[in-house]
Amino acid sequence: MTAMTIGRLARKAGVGVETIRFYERKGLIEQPRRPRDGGYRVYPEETAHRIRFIRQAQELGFSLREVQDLLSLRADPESDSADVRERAAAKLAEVKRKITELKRIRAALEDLIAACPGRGALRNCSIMETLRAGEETCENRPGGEGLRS
Amino acid sequence: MTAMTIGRLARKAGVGVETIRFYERKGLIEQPRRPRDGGYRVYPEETAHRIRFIRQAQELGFSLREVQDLLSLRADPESDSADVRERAAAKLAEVKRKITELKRIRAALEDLIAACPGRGALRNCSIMETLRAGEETCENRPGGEGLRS
DNA sequence: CTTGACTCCGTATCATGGTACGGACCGTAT
DNA sequence: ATACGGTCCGTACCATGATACGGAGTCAAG
Repeated sequence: MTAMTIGRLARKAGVGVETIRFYERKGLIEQPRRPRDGGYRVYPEETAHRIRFIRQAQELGFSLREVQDLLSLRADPESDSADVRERAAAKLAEVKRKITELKRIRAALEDLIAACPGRGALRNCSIMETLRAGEETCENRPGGEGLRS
Repeated sequence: MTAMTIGRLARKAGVGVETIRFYERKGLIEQPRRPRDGGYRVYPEETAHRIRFIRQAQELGFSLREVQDLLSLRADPESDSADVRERAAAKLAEVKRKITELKRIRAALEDLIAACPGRGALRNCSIMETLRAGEETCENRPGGEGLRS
């Protein structure tokens, strides 16, 4: 049988085996019981989705603790409905804020791309200037780039 | 005079003094020359905006290296226009992807909130289930929550 | 002209989120 | 039945992004 062992799960979810164990230690995913006879653990298919969600949420700037908060949001008779609602609303506000900020950056990048190719007069020169919107031409200030250390 | 010293800058930008020095070491912000007579450094007002942008971009899931990439995007005669354009386009795609993913999460939270108050039959129970969209009712599986360690 | 807060600079320490390793055990294809 | 790869578990180590500390120098209010 091709049981869903940790290695297969890792490949399916696109992470390393050690990462899965790490998430288990942190309580982000549940560690399946080990068979009484002491064999290998078997994971439900669903876990792969859960892991992918964790990675995605991280890329969107949520810490593991915050991802945990998101994952713990569940509306069922066992939970305090009002509390879940409140926490969901708080996360929703946060998500909306992030969308707004990303849209500003998106607009700035679009402006920059538009300003870019025309090897003529350039109006908005850097991301910062484009974000501080609607200013005039900028002087060429060459700057040292390159991340140290 | 109330010159913009590092401490004032820190307060204005909402970070610690040490954080500013750290960003300087990493090359994310330029360290002003120290006066020839050996006094305190004075920062341009603009730096506060720059620091705020760095923090914002980080909250949106960009690493400091990626923030550096964003900040180095500038359209001017000194840069290779085609290269800047290309890098901006790549970042733009990334930003668009993030917006799309955040919108999915936003929709899931909205559904969850909608499903929540009606202490009656609940359809979508967790974020994960809401995201795996349009499924049927879920059984109540109580789960241990709480981030370990 | 002193005192107290701030700056400077180098180095040390910390939290988060992994990644690696080693020795024992398991499972299966040959 | 045995070899070889995967699992298990504990512990060690790593990179990133800060944050703290200590001693010397600076500034400015009283």
